Amino acid sequence: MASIKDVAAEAGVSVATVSRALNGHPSVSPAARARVLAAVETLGYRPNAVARSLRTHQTRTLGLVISDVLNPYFAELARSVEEEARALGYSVIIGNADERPDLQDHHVATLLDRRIDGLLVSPTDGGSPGMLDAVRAGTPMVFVDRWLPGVDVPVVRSDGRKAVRDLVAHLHALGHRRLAIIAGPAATTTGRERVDAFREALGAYGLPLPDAYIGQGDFQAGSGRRVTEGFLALPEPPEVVFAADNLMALGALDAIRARGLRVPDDIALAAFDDIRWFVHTDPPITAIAQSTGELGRAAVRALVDRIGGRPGESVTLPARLVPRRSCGEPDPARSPSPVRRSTP
Amino acid sequence: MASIKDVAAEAGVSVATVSRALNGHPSVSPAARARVLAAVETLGYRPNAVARSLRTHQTRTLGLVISDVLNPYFAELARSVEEEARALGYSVIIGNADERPDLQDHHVATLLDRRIDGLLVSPTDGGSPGMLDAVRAGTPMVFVDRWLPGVDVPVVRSDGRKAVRDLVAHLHALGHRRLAIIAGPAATTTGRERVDAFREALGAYGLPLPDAYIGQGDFQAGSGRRVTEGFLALPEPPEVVFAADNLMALGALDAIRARGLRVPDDIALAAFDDIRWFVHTDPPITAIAQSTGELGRAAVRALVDRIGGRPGESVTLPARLVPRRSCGEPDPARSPSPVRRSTP
DNA sequence: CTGAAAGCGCTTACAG
DNA sequence: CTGAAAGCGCTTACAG
Repeated sequence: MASIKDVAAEAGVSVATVSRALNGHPSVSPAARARVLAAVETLGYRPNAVARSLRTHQTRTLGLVISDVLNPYFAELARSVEEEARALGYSVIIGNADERPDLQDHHVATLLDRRIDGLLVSPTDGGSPGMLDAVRAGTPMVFVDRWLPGVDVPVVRSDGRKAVRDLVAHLHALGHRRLAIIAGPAATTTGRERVDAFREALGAYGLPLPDAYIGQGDFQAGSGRRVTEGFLALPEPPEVVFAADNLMALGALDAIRARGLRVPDDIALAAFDDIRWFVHTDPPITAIAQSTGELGRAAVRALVDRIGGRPGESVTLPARLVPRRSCGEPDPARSPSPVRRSTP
Repeated sequence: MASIKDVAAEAGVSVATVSRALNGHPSVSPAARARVLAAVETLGYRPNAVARSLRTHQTRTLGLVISDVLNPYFAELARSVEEEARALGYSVIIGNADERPDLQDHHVATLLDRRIDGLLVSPTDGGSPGMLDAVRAGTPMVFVDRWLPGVDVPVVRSDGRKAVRDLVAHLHALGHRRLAIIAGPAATTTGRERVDAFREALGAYGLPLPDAYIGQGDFQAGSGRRVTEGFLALPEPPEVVFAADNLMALGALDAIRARGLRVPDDIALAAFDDIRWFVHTDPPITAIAQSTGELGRAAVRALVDRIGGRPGESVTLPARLVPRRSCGEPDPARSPSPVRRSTP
């Protein structure tokens, strides 16, 4: 592979001039520039980004540590992050933490070793040691979706509080009174907040959220299944199950189906995070949608600001309720009949 | 950030000894090794991978260029690739080509500039110029899922021929005779092969595949919708639509629903690629499943072989039919009634 | 077993 | 406008 030396020889100039010509430095004569460009062309020269990075102390690479690319929510987040990063001249390396602090640390360490310019993370837990070290070391960082309270890093996330209130209002209007939630890990902010918001919203209607109606999940389908089985085995099962993410909703659907029950007739289901398949599930699933793409883009912008020495803006975007048929409401597209209530 | 020099000073040895100690070189005295390790510990030293890469000419990084991470099939592929790569000591940088040759070239170029050790690609089209250059330049490469005929690169992929025959047998047994396909781009091998396999399987039953029943899609949902609308507007619409990937099946479902029709009563639907949501769609969708995880792992192994100077094994894995209710078969889990035929 | 030195491929003051 | 030279942080023959 041709190096800058080869180009210099071919063009009859020094490597310094080649470097300047290629980097748009003003003080290069048109003649020299032309010769360099011609040499680059004939040799098919591509600058070695590794060497450049070593010299300039920047890699133009961002790290993104998320918990699960198989989760459509994170896949969409990753995609928008990559798009915005590319638009700003950065590449991104994605690390899949799989909700495991040790894996999260592995990725953070690897990314830091590779000297990425900045780190976007959706922390898996209360903050793995390596991640906290990275913050302390002054690595430009921003939290996206999930964050660590008390850590001085900009956070870009959704606030689902209002949407959860809307959801509970919707459920209450449909006559539901016994509402349960499949929560995410308590160590994650999204795990805690969604339960808190749900409890608070229920409180406004004088409804309790008993411990038996709070199932501990891990944002994966398997836990949604197990928790839902537990709910269904209760002497007084809930009328509604609210899954704190889309994968746990999938697991809940599995469990409900395995029991031979039907949604929403036997039990209603709602989910945090909307995905396109929810339109076509049986029945279509009521969900709380985030502006995922905008979240990813805002996070990249904040991170690039930090890298450039600017403050980096924290952003909170509202989520919104998308009511469908899984809680008992009729599908307006199919049957213009009045709202069916599961309680008379 | 501490460098190897700092460690050497702290340990009272030369940088050469630090390097040897850290890289497990045999000829380092236990005493020196201990002092180095202690210094590393107190300084929190982490070797600079950029500098190491420049020196050793290897980055221990693999590039993966796929067309769409939002497609659950590719998300799963990406995940298994990352897992196997990590197990072998590599990181992976993913490039999303979005089915655009220009973006594919952008990613290939960026990856090459970063001097990745090898490239895994699922080519978007007949081979963008940059990709062909990379092959010519001798970059270790393997094709996964899609490949370029006539290019001497190992390919790791599924063979869906048998599964497509099984699908057609299934459809034929259910009484369907007018079968249509939403094809992927003709420039991709998977785009072509699935149509060929389908046509061939139909031929075995003496069934034609008229041009009107071949819709040109691009593996994205929107095209599945448009093609299906076209099918439904035909004087004699097909009885079955077979989508060559899961996203086009989603689009087909949208179009069918928008028309107020029902699956499978009004029209049957099947898809290439199985995803977990297909179990819960209305109705559950008959699909052809690939061994995606095994594909990703085999691809990484082949690539690492190439990087190591070994040949790199091409692998072809069989796909399999997963019959569900979307083509008219009753759901055995729900109703043990006899097969309902759409044609008497 | 150890260290001094060269060199990987760039960029960038510095001097002219 | 241009080139010689230093240096980024490592690894690795080479000599001892």
